[in-house]
Amino acid sequence: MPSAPSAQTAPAARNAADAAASAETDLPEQLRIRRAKRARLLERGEDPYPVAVERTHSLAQVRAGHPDLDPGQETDTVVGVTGRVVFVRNTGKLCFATLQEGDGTRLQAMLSLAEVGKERLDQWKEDVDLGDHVFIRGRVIASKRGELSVLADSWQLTAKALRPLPVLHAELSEEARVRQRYVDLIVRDEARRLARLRPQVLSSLRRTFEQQGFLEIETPMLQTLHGGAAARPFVTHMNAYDIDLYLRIAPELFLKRALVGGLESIFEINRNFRNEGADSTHSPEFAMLEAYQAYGDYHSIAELTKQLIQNAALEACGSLRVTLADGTEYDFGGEWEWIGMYESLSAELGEEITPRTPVSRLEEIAARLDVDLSGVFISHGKLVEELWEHFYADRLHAPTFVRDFPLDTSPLTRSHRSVEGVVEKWDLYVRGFELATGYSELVDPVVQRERFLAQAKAGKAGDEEAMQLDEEFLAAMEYGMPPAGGMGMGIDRLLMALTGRGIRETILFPLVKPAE
RNA sequence: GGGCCUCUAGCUCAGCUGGUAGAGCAGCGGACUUUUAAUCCGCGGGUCGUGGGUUCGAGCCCCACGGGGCCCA
Repeated sequence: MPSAPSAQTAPAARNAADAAASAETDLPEQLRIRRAKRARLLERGEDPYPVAVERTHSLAQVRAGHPDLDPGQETDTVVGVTGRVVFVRNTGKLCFATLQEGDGTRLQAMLSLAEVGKERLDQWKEDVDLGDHVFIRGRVIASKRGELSVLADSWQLTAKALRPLPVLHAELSEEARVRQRYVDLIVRDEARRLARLRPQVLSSLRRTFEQQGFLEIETPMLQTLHGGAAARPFVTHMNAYDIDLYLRIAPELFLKRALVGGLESIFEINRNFRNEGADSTHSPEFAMLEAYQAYGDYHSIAELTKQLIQNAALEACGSLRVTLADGTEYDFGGEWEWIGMYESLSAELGEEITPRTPVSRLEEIAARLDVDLSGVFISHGKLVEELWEHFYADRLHAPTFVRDFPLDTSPLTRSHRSVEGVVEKWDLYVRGFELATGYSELVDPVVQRERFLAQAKAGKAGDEEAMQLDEEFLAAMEYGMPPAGGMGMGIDRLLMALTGRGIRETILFPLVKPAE
């Protein structure tokens, strides 16, 4: 015989219930009030979250359909519209509300005693708060002041907001913007613009590739070896095979396998992960574009890169001259300059630097210039690049291709066709940061193996960014990879270049440290 | 990693030389049938990032820690 339910609640359960109850009663006043309003709606049989409403028009469609009503003019057009309430102006028997839809389009709703009756008007005033989603059915009219409006004959809550909207007249703090992007998107026009700019840029890139006959392919993000770039990876674990896997730092080695297989013009736009710092130009996960073109080289791929960027500026921003966040203009048009890495460094130093300049000499120069080499693995190539960056990195404002890099830091790149000791690689600098990089790809599997072995040696000597030897990739190359040009470009960087915004503004939900 | 700035009401912020916590918007109650961030009258709302210390007394001074931003590396 089952025992009667105990009058005594178990202490643990009671404590949990108390905690939940007190969490609820400890809520800030405004949150409690909105919960009470929700309960009130339910009590009188009104669903604060109905499954569907008879929406006939977007707010934008109502606006587009009635471009020039005269003040006070009424139409017989009945529409059903929805929106979030962002302003309310209630008078005794006539209420105004400004509704906003996702892209920021606003339209006024009017509720009058004459149309909806005393009960529904009072309920509107009592139960509808800023931030609520509502449905309004009624005729399209213009108010006496000429504001295009929907004059309600009925209304319904479509989603009760339990938290108040921030004020729409002050900027959200930087932190709140990234931690609560959904709120940022509701209250800030620029946030909405950026969120839409990114997909416009992406579709422009894809359009340019499509016009040139490229295929978009996807390659693994979980990899057993990490390669294709100099960076520290994230490690994760796969239970089924009981092996550690790396989140990819670059898709390169798989895209090249695809080239071997005969996919001749290919690109991928997807996420890379690098286990390094996070600041206003770096995010641990970032969207990357890579493209490979069989029978291309670093010249043809530079031309492609320029077209990708110029088309994106034209199609997403409307002009090759884009307006940046600080109000200045930036010009992606015209010819883009080329400078040689060794030549420009030599000019700056007043001393000829070549691929044969010994490491000891480069170290002397670095010491004289007070270039900090802590954390830098010492090699000819790294020193040349460090010294070059010391002079140039943040001063190349107009789009500039920096060409012909040291061999030992570019293990996947073909040696220069006529200059000994350098590789056919360029970096594209825009407004002082590296936007894209391009190569004549190394396709000789024997040379590639030698380069990997040199990397392994550097790795053993302490270079944390050294690439691992990838036998499966080498095996693929041994089947024959056509000569090719390749390029990579950070999508977030491109957005930064087009807008002048920080990386955290170009990413909808950037990684933020937990608050506690 | 180093330096500087910052964290106060739902939001954005002020808070003097250490002396019982303020504004605007938002909220609550009331008035108002053409408002536009509506207006007018009235009223509530706080673990001052967290922990320690100094002091008769700390939002403010000191120390540690945490979050965010900027600059440097």
